[in-house]
Amino acid sequence: MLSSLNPEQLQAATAPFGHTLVIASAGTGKTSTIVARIFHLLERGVEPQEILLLTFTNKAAQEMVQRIQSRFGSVAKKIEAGTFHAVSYRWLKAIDPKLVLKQPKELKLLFKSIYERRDLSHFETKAFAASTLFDLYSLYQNSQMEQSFAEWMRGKYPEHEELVAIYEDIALEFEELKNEYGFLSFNDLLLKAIEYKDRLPRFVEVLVDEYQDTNNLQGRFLEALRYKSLFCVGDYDQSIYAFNGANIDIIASFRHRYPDAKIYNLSKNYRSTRYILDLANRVIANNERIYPKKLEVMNQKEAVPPKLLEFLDLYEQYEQIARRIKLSLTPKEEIAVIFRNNASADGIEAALRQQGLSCKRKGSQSLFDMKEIKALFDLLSLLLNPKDLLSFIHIFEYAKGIGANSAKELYEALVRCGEGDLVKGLQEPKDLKNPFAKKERSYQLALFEDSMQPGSKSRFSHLDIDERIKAHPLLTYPRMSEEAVLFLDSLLELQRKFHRIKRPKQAVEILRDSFILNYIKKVLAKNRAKRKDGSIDEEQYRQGIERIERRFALMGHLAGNYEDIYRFYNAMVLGSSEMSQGEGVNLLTVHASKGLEFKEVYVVDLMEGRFPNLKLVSKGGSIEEERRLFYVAVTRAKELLYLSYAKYDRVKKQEFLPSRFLEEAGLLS
DNA sequence: ATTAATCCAGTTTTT
DNA sequence: CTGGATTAAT
Repeated sequence: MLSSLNPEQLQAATAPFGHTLVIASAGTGKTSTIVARIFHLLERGVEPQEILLLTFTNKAAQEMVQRIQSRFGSVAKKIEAGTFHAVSYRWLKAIDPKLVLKQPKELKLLFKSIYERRDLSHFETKAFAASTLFDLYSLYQNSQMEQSFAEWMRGKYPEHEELVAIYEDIALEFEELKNEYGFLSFNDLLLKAIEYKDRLPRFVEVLVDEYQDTNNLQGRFLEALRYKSLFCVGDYDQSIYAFNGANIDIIASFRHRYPDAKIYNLSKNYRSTRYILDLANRVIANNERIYPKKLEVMNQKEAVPPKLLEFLDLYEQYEQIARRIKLSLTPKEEIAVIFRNNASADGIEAALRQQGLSCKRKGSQSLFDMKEIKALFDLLSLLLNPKDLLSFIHIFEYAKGIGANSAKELYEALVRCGEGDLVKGLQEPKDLKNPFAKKERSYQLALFEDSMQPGSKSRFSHLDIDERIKAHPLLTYPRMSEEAVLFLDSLLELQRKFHRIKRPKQAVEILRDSFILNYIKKVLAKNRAKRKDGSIDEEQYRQGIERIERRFALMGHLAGNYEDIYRFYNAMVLGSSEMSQGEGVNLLTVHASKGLEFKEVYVVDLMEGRFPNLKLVSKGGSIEEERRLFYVAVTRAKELLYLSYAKYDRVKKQEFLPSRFLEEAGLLS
């Protein structure tokens, strides 16, 4: 293993304990060096569980562990490896098995509901939209350690001075509400770990891959760990996560922060041909250099210069590239199409399909964005964490006549019946006369008061439901519908069954068979089978039902890989976007392509505005970061590189100029 | 006041 | 294709 390294790599891999930084440009054998380093540690008698490997994707971690395993056997599995978040979550689970992660999208919704209760309209400065403010808050958490949110905002947006106090108040309430509902965000995962730092395991060495993309929160997380030795690997020119708070100073100040630091440089590129590297370097040279960089080309294969592909129309571009890929002799798995914005993916996928080619796409519009899967996990989440108001609302919104508002009132009434406990509120409700809160708006018209007269429980006496539900105080809710009653009954049954459930697979099966999910299944299938005139295409409907059932079955299958139900749920939240599906040609955003390599690469939609994405640049991004993105994209290629752009988008009637990076690459003459 | 239906705009990158 | 805004209906 160690003998296959070049002298530079070997030196780095066998560095003494302490603080080590390896500057590894694209294609210089970074992964091999990390693997060799771990190998070296194991050989020197370090226990695998004393090694922590932090990567940017779980896939990268798995790959490295696999490589060690193939040479060192199954002890490699004992190495603690994964993303910052995945690893942190594993530790927190040992401390509190019941913690529940929530998707950013869900939390954004919660944040928005808090935001909307305030009036931000009468200020001179136009307030940030809820969604923007949420993103800013997340960025703040990722990038700050000392300042309060208000101070940070004030510094960043002085013109919002008059609003800053409100912003902070919203954030504060957001934190309270998360706490009340038992929600954790991705950031909370790291923040909690820092909080519990004394209870985390100790390590001999911590290895950090993609160190240039570390943000301040991750930096703090690293500082909270207890270890003897720190081994970081990174490359300034591949820092592409500034939007997530990645702080280039962390890598730049390494030497300064650790006076004993040893710095190694890997300068021999094995991946790409001379032409590809020359092009990449020509472009990246337009960025200010932190370090001089001279890459030595080791790939002496007979090379083909990168080729510029120009098209008149956007879709012609996709079609022609699909054709080219079809004719290419390169195995399809060794080909990647790389783009700046996800929006490009659909067009390319369609064009490939037209040529009869399959493709592999990561996450994005995946399984986990489907309403039925969301419903499944909302229901699961509600059963695991009865405090989860949001999931309750999402589920009950499917019941006819119930919207977000009624769902919330039902939830609150239910909790009142259970004296603070939702489960009890369903199973042994206190027989409250009126579990629904009085509205302060009662000074309004009598007409309105009338409509809020309680309904009678006997309205639902014909339904075949549990006696407890029949007598439940909630049935007096004026807007209560039959569907909602059946939902309550189904929820009660699920709660009872869930008591005895351990296996995630069994849980998914029980959920799948519940009235609630079957009802939702029908609603969704019906919606999808609707034609323009409102009628339902029976064949479509049948297929819709089938598709949904297949997806439920797939989740059941996935659940079979997990022992513990919380673990299953959280793994799905944590890793849902990392799963890729299909096979064949790889379709990737630049961000997703990081760390990967392909024989043949097409970088598409290289138009001014799209790549570089100027909208982002104007919103606080930087052209330098866009240039680094270009650098990352082209250095994925080993042998063949195609850069393409189109002059016109027929659909949007938009003209394009070629990307400035093509100019900088010397491809436009 | 709330829900359901309908129409219109717009679409960043990730754990 | 989804989220937002607008409007009709209970």
